[in-house]
Amino acid sequence: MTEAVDTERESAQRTAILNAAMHLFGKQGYTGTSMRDIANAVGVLPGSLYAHIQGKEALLISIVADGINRFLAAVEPIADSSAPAATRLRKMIIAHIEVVADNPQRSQVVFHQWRFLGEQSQPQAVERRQAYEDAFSRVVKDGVKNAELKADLNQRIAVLTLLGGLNWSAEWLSPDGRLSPAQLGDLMADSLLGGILA
Amino acid sequence: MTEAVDTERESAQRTAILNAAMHLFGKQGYTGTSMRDIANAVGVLPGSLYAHIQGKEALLISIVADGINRFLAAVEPIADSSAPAATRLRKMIIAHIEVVADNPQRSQVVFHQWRFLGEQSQPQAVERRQAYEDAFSRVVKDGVKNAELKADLNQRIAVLTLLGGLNWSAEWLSPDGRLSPAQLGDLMADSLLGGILA
DNA sequence: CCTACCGATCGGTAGG
DNA sequence: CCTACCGATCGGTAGG
Repeated sequence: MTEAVDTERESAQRTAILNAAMHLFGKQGYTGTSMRDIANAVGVLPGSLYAHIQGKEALLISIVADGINRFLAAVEPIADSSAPAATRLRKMIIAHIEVVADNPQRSQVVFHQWRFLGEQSQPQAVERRQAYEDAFSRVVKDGVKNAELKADLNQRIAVLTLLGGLNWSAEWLSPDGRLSPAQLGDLMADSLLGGILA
Repeated sequence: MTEAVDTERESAQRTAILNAAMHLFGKQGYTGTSMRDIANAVGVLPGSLYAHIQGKEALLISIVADGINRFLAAVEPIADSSAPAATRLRKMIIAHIEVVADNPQRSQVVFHQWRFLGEQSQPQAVERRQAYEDAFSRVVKDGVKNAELKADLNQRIAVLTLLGGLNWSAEWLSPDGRLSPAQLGDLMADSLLGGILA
């Protein structure tokens, strides 16, 4: 029992540290956040953090890896389903916005702080992000092939522009806005899929 | 003559420092860049920087203010011209991409590093960025009013999504790619204005 | 988890 | 523009 409780407490404290780091990295950036900032947020002295974590970079690795996985887990199953490409894209857009809205600060870390990963961990993160982009590319390619999407599309530019529009939502999206994330995603899909011209 | 040359030299060195800071802030972030990094890039010892500049934050203020001005100068005249809204939007998109492509790192500083401005300078930067967004909002509003754009558009979401797609280009755009910035902007305008559905 | 501390690096300055 | 340096803060550790 004592061991179980200890493990539980330790894991809970680790989670608290990861959460504080996620919010601070998202708000102030990785290099703009000190271990003392994180310790203050958790309510512990700086040196005490190292009983629960390996170091500053290990925090970033965990947050980025977990964050990318959330996007992939939400979107890849939709991309690989059998619905029409246009339907899949709309659902992927909504799923993406739901992940961003679930925690915009985590999303900001995924989008911008991966640059500060070390030489070992950065390639894996870049690879996973590329896999995410590829999921959208596959569906766009399908859609062009079966004439759901415009034949003369520059597919690479279209995917990058679409993903940019989605990712930028972490800058302005507030988790407690009037519109639900799903409604927001639906409206963004309207603009991105159908355009804005009458 | 001597004074003129001195002033010239001093101004040239100031420019070199600003350029080095711009690239480093864009690549490593403001908090991830030390004055020693900047001094190394310029080829001078750290203390020598202070003969030309006031301090680290003064560098950021200059770079951000100048950067926002470039976007406004390129886009506002088009927004306030008398062409059809759809034409204006396409031209604004192209102009925006041309400014990003002219120096993606400066754009990254404008987009992401303004958070590290102090309490005096940040509000002005936020205001100027808002003015930039407003230029797009005005044109979209015009377009909806005269039925060039979809009547059922959520205009705020449409503008934020469009600007996100544009701003994100600083992440992937390479100044020496095969497509010219104007061609790139035109393709992005195709996607953003007309959508991707067939 | 705290006390007490390490060497390294930070932005910036005085004096020449 | 350099020499020489300042106090503050950084990520992290030993020992309890």
